[in-house]
Amino acid sequence: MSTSPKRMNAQDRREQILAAATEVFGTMGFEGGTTDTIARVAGISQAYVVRTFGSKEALILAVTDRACTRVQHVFRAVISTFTGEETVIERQHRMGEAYQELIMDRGLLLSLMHVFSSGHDPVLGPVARERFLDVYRIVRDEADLPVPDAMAFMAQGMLIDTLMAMRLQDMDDPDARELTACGFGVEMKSLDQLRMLVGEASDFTSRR
Amino acid sequence: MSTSPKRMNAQDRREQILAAATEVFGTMGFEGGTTDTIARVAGISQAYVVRTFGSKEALILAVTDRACTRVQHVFRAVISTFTGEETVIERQHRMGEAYQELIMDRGLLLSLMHVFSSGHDPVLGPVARERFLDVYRIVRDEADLPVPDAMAFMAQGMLIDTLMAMRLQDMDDPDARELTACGFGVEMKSLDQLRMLVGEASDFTSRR
DNA sequence: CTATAAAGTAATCGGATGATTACAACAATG
DNA sequence: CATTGTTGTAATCATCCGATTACTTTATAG
Repeated sequence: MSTSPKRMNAQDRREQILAAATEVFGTMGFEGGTTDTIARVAGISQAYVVRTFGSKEALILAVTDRACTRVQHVFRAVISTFTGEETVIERQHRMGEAYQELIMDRGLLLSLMHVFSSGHDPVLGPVARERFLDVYRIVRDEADLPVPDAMAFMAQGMLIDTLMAMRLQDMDDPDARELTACGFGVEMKSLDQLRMLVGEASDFTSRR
Repeated sequence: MSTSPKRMNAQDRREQILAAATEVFGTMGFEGGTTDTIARVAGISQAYVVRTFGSKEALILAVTDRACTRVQHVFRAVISTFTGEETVIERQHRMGEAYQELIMDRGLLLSLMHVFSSGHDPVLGPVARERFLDVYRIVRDEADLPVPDAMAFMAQGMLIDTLMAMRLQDMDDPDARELTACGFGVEMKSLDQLRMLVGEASDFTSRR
């Protein structure tokens, strides 16, 4: 994990600590992950981890920001390759593929999920909500997905997050394999049905 | 939270501690939630919490088992009311409603999500996988949903879990309201498209 | 070469945490 | 009423964790 023979500039060291912290926090949670473990993964002293970010809480915030930013960058990178000729399915598929590749970084995936589970936290909560909404806006507005397709895309993303977090693909079970086959290329339910069902419940069919 | 004037039999006390632990673990995580906090929520001594379950790890396992069992019971309770005349949409809707009511217990929801994030844990991981798969089998086989609809149902459930965990509904934002409108009655993507897209990727169209 | 700032550590401290032990209060039973 | 088992607590312990401080090492500019 640590690839530092000796001295490093603060910028690189900061990124290295963030990568180590992402891995450790992912595995042990924000509370369970210790600055000492992070330090050992990064190959430096515990004191330096704390001093680089000021406090553990600041480190958690930095890890969160880095994780969310990486997700946004991945989606925008894919979207920037769109010609405008792609179908909705195609756009979903290409963004899904890229996202799945990103969360092969298990620490990142798990850290994201820890953030999702912190809606009640006075400092992490607002960050979680705003960042999640940002991603939704990106897939809806920048990838130009119709609202129901954007929602379905997010839902499928959350399912894949969960399956990956649980390591369901490691199971030797036909049902587990069936569920895991649920990649981003696999769509699930009808747009027409959505329009029909929503009606009174909300007004989002009229927007965009 | 604690409603114990005095003495209680071990059975009731156990359940009371489990409820308190579910709330505390939900909010602070399995690592961050302390036996002392759980004890104070339950209105008893820290020593008694530990002794009742033997160890903190055993308590975590008991909380996990209780949470998963409650989810299964809720689904089966709804399914037991089915006449066989309901449409797929109707069945999804009624199970979704019941599930959403269940996870109004925020501690339960968050504890479940912590379990999902523990796939790498040698003891919690297998439990998470087996219990999740159990739920999938219930909605597929016992509620008799076609595979793509069962998958879509699980996906929507994971999205709702995430939105609730983040407290997105607390936001004063039109996009947040749009996303939150994504209840279980709202379906998203086409079964036909799924059948078309899956083809080579898996063989589950032939099963059931 | 040397001054100086940046990069990094060892040592240590106060507070928290899970667990253990020894004991107290209470209910039920004969 | 005495005995006995269950319910429950106070006190304490070893360990761990984040933070701070004082110190060392290395790069680089003049």
